[in-house]
Amino acid sequence: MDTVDRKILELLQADASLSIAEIAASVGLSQTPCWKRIQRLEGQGVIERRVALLNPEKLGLGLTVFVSIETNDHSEAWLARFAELVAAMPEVIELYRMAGDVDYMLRVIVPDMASYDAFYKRLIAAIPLKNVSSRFAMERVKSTTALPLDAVTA
Amino acid sequence: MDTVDRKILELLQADASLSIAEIAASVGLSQTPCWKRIQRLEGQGVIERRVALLNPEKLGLGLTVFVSIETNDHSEAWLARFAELVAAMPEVIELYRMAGDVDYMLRVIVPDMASYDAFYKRLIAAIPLKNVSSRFAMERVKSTTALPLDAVTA
DNA sequence: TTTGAAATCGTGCTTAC
DNA sequence: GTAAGCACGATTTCAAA
Repeated sequence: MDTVDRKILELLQADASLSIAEIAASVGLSQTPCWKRIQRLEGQGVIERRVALLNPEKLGLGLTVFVSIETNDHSEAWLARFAELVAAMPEVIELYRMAGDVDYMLRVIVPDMASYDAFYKRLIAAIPLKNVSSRFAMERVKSTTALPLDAVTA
Repeated sequence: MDTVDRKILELLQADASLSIAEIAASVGLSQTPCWKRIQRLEGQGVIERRVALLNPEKLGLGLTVFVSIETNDHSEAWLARFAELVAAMPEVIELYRMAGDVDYMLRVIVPDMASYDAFYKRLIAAIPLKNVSSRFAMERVKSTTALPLDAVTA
């Protein structure tokens, strides 16, 4: 993992539809070694997948909610069940287990408040939760999937 | 935007490296009309871009932090400056303006606690903030970029 | 051992039906 | 909407540094 690798990753994070020729030219390599590096990065799992990003507003998915959850049950089994439950809920874009006073944090995307209410009811009916608190987003100011490779030394 | 469009988007959200032939077969269309639909969805901006998703752990980016911010200044000018500032900070993956007691919410990715501390100091030095509260993630349980198209009627 | 040039082969994209 | 053809880009092979 050197500077050239990082440059390649930087480019692919921004636009995965770039051709090998374009990437090779940008990083100052010819096609074959550039292609081999990309293959290696995919093989190593550094590049996990290539996906299409959709515009939520254009699809009528206007509401983003950050949900903080506290639980009484901190067992492995409870988490396993919670994880499985959430995996089956497509509205939940992200779920993190947290340090500190809040146990879990979810990011949820739904069309509107009515849909969120329905989601919320489904969630609290599905599994016992001690406390659930919702914060609603008014505006998406910045949003990216690009990781900060500047900070990376690996 | 019909069932076939949604099916196409569903597939591309999961894997943007799929060939037109594969997508066409999955949705029960031949290649040309399938290709035309994808072109239209891109032209409309429903498909915003195609990107590579990287594995943060393999890059040594192990720490995700949710940062809640309160400000005293609720002017347009303040937000414009804050937005510009944050746009230039690659550690900030997401920034939302919120309803309720918290004004802004950030998701930040850094290698470790020392890097977060450095980021935090840079942030509070750059712009006046009334209150900043950080919640640290211990484990990423679920994480996707796929929007819930089931909920969409548009 | 690693790089670059060229041939192959599978796609995307275009045209005609 | 289907089917056929052209053109381009991704792989592979092979020669050279």
